Amino acid sequence: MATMHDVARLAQVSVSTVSYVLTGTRPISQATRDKVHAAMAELDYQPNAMARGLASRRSRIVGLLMPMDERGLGATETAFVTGAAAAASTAGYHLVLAPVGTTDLDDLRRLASQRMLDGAVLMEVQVEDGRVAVLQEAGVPLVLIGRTSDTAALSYVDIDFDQTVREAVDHLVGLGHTRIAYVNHSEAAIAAGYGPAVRTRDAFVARMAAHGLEPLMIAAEDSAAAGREALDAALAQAPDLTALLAMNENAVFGILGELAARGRTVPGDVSVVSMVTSPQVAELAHPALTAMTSPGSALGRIAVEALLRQLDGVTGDHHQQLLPCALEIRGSTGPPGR
Amino acid sequence: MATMHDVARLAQVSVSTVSYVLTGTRPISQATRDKVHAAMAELDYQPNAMARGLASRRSRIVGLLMPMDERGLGATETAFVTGAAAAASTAGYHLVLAPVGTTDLDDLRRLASQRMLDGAVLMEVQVEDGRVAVLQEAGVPLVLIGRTSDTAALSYVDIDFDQTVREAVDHLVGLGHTRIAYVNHSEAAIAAGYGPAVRTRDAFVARMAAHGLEPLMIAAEDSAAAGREALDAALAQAPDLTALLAMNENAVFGILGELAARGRTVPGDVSVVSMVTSPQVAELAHPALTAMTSPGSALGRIAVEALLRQLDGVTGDHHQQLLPCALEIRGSTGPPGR
DNA sequence: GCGGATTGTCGAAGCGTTTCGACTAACCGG
DNA sequence: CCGGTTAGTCGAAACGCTTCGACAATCCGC
Repeated sequence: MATMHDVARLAQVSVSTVSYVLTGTRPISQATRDKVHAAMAELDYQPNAMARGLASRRSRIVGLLMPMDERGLGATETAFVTGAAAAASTAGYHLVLAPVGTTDLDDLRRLASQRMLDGAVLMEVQVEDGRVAVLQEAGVPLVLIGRTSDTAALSYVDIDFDQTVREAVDHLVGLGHTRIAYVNHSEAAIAAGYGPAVRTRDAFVARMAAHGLEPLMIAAEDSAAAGREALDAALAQAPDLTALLAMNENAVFGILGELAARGRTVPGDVSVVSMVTSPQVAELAHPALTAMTSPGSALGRIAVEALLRQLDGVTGDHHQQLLPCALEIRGSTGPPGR
Repeated sequence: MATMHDVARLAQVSVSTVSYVLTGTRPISQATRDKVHAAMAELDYQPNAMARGLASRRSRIVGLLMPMDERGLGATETAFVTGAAAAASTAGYHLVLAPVGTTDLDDLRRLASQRMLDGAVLMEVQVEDGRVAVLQEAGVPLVLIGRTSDTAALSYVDIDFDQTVREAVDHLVGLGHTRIAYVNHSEAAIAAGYGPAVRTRDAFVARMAAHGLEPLMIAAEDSAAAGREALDAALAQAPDLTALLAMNENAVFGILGELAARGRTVPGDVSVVSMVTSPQVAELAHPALTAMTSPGSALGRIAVEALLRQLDGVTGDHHQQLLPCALEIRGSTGPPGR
């Protein structure tokens, strides 16, 4: 491996000059720059990332922090990851995937103090999330995907759940539905303060009230089986139900299966809207699901871009942005039955 | 941030002694070790990852290389990623996600020469994969998830497609099916030499021949719509079809939808086996899919563990391992109809 | 009780960059 | 033509660790 010394020697300049050519920190004459570039090309020179990181105190690595406690990632979360990875890579940064749960705060403290991360993106943020304080204390710039309750001094990108729920409810109400149930994430998720679960609950209650309708919410684990149970529960509480909103990608399929098993057609008897869903997943169902399409990889990309701007930024202010999900009408919604 | 100097001063030993306490490279008396540990605790000392990496020429970072050209990751690939991340994290390594396609070999060369990666795990390996040579030339140890045609000097973990296809075919034949079609990945994937597509094709042809049956393979893009078309094509070529094997997670759902639309029941009229599928996804379908369950996160974990062993290993030899998918019988297969 | 191994510690030399201060030469406005 | 910028370059000092060679002290078999 060639080092900067080798390049400097071959180009007959000093090491610092080579460094300036590379970083552009100081002006260098065109002639010198050409000599240096020629030498670098000849030696097939690549700067050593560790040395650079040590001297400049910038690793050009950002972390993507996500809890791994749960049952793997859904399609939406996977899209965050790929979006973030692509954005980092484009900007010449590296993305390390750090599986650090909301409870392993000591692990996180260790990671943050190693000075390996220039910054971090937090996924699966909870309304009260201890990771935020840990990173701030360690002086690691951060951007959230999601948000905590107090966002005053934070950068975040999140889905606009208010707007998303509003559009979904309005779509159903517009079709003429009045008995609408919402199948949310699990009780555990809600209790833990998982943002999407808490915010959609509140938004649902609010929007139904605005229409003068009674809100019915059912919590369900992330599985098809739980979806079936959720449907049972919903029908028990509201036998005259004609529409369902579901946050829970996996549960939706259980709901559809159970509806079919009970001889209820979709959308003839019951309309279904899937919230925060990727088009691919929506297409898997039969009929294809009317869904609020999540801005998946865009969220990941925007989060990383905001972080990088913050890193080499004069900017004192914070990036705070909400993205709505787009309503895509497919085959699972229609006017209420007969 | 406290440095090793601070620790050494406080503990009244030399810097090198602190280093030896940390790395265990040389014996240190219990008394000294205690002093040093006390000092580290008091100062809240964390070693600087960059400095350590520079001095030791080991970054403790491994790369997970995956092409991003395609339509995001499926559930199976996501499981590789999470398995790998967990394994790396457990071993005190970091995992960087590098979206480097099979065609950006120059990007890869650059990445590999930066000395940031101690080793790499390659995902989505093609039968002829240029990335392997690039990494080998750069002297970066690597482990494949998948394998190339010539595996002589390589470490890899892969799914045992032969065995998986055999079990799936035998399951259907055992139920009494004789007209069986295989819905593979796309023509493009096959042409590009994508391992799973190529190997299952060959295995299917071979196993059908062993049973004295005629193999019928249809290629389909990874989408529900393509699955519908694939079913059309299959029925056109073999109207008396009673069973389908599908490699293509997304296409399976299209196939099920189209079967329902044509009034054919599953498994009454047609049995369906989904290959290399996660249980969660299999449960989404109605009826739940009989599937060959992919060893998802285990593959990622094993790959990383093999890589790390290779890194601090005397071992000259290579880790080569095939994992079969387990047949899990659910509701989508049964004896051929009436 | 002797030679050789082992244990425990230290100082110093890297590792390959960035960055700071200093210096020269050219340039510019008055 | 003089003082003050600016452009262009250099040498050396970090950056925070690992590792090598050296050395003293202790141990062990015989």
